[in-house]
Amino acid sequence: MEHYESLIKHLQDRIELSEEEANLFVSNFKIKKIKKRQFIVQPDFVAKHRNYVVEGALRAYVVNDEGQEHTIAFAIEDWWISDYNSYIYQQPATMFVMALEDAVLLQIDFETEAKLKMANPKFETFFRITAERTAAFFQRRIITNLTSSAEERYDKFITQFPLIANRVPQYALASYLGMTTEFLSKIKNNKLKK
Amino acid sequence: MEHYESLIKHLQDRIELSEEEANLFVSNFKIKKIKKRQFIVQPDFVAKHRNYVVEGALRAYVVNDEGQEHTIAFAIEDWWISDYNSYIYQQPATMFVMALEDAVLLQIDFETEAKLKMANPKFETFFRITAERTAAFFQRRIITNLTSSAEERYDKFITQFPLIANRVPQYALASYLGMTTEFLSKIKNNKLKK
DNA sequence: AAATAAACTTGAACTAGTTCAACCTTATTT
DNA sequence: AAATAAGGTTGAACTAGTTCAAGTTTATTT
Repeated sequence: MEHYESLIKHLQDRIELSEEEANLFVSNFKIKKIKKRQFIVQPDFVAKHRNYVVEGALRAYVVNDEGQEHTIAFAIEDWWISDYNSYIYQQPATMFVMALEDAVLLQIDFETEAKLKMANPKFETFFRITAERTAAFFQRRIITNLTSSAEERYDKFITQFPLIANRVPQYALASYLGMTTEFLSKIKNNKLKK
Repeated sequence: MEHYESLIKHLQDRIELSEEEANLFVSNFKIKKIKKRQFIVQPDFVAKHRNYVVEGALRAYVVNDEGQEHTIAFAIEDWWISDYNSYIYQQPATMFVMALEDAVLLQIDFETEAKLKMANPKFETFFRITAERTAAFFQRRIITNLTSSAEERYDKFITQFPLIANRVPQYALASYLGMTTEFLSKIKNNKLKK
């Protein structure tokens, strides 16, 4: 059960559980291996799963009317990813979620998750903590986006997420940070000259 | 117990509860009346409460190094407000939360909330649902900010939150939408001419 | 190993949104 | 009722970041 170890650790870092409880929890997740450029979520289809990344890197993005891609989220090892709105409300997705590298995921579907939460209040607590931290994380991103220039947003990102910054394509990072690829290229180049 | 009625309804809209359970839940909240321009959260102090708005309007904002204010959240009747990061991690706040009008709040403090969640798994479920919807709401805001122009952001806001748009000062709305007061003034004026 | 596709860079012209300053209007306080 | 503070408007000059187009580098496929 090698793939489940990191999820068990993730769980135990957040709530106190017996070994049996932890094993019951993870037994509800299925291993999913995907190849680079493969999609696990697409617009108009309901995102059926919450995905835990065991290995690899993924990207969630939306495409607007003019065809521009905007990165909403990245996920690497020990992160969760899905179309959040689609999953929690079980409504059609607006995002693509695509593998940036070959990846190994642990997937749970909406109904199974609901049963887990009913079966043991500790599991409900786990998902509550997860949702709270997700909300707090999103709010910090909103604040950064409102208060910082393009260069400051880039600087903050590389100090906060150095492992992600060096692993994803520049155009994906630029659109996550709310700027064009060209402008990010210029920011990086200016730094080298200084 | 007139002030508690709206919170009871809010609760029952989200989870199924007996009358006694609902009463127990709300009995842990204290009524707090505040005057216009009064603060309930300030930078460097821990946000001790989660605040439910019974009546009135509030605004959460940050002030950057140059003294510019950026609105992070509004709250009117039946909304929650606090410095989210400060409250859930019980760390010093970075925001101000101020009354835009005289207001009546129902406040619960962090420790009391923790006890409530332990006392009844349904209460844990309530806070989980609340956090999930908060995260989903924040993510929609991130998407809008990344994908829309200033005018489009304003248009979406007035269609989604007409009651808020007409009740808060323009400069506060402009900074929520990530633009200057002057530019929002011009957007509104352009519309009138059309 | 060559061919092709994907990702990144550079510069010049442009524009959406900002800044500043002065003025006007609407609330709030005395 | 007058005085003051807070909120909103307008225009002119500006700038941070975009767009477009062409070229270069790095991966991926055959």
